[in-house]
Amino acid sequence: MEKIAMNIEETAIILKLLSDKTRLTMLKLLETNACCVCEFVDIFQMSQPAISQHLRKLRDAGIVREERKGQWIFYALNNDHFANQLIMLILAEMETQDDKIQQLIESGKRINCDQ
Amino acid sequence: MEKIAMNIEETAIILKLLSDKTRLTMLKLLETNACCVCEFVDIFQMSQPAISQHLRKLRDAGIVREERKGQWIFYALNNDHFANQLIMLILAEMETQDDKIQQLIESGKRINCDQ
DNA sequence: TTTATATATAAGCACTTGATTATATAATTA
DNA sequence: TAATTATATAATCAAGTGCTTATATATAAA
Repeated sequence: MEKIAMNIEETAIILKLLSDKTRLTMLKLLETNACCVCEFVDIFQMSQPAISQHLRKLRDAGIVREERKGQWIFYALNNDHFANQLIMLILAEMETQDDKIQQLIESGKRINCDQ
Repeated sequence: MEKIAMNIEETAIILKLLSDKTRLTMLKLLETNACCVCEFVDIFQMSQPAISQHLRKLRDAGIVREERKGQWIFYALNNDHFANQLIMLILAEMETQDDKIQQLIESGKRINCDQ
């Protein structure tokens, strides 16, 4: 893993995006699972526009990418982002959030887009 | 280095504190040099109350500690903080800011508190 | 003791942020 | 085609943030 020092301004912008509890949890989930918007709405018990607006910030910054699959739009981490190394380091320090995915599955709300 | 997973809320609070450009630069400087308030005022070309308020946030969170030396109060990283590992990882990704210390020295404004 | 220097705190204010409600668009299903 | 489902965007608003000015406190120097 090569060493690429990030400048202060870039780093501050990335950290600001990660410093919201909802977005940080989203990214931790995306570390291991692609998710669509309606899954996030269910997980966070938050309005759909609120979720979309968080995802937009992450997408505008290039931290996540979207992919439409039928009626759903799935979001995933963009591993080509220049700050990917920093982001992965931070996520690695955090406790897993996979229980939320498990709850989705158990309540039958996990979206399976294999069609 | 043992693995202690941080919870989401704690992590978000730490990242929010680091997501301000001034505070992030302060911490990068403190990684290698203890500094007093008036040095920060000179480095950031910002009012003394603004600097004090940034330092207060870091101090209230326990990320830095203060030590009075004569008329000056020096700030240093608190390596005993529960999030120290996360903070050090983030700082390690960032480019050095030691040129700012060098400029202080060259302009004769570096405080030497050995008395 | 008076003056100067270093720092902290309080009040006020402009700007940002994250939510809500309302509405538009795109894909799917009936 | 019409109705439903998933998502995005726009407008609005309350709360939070970071600065400024004014003032208080603590130490040092004259």
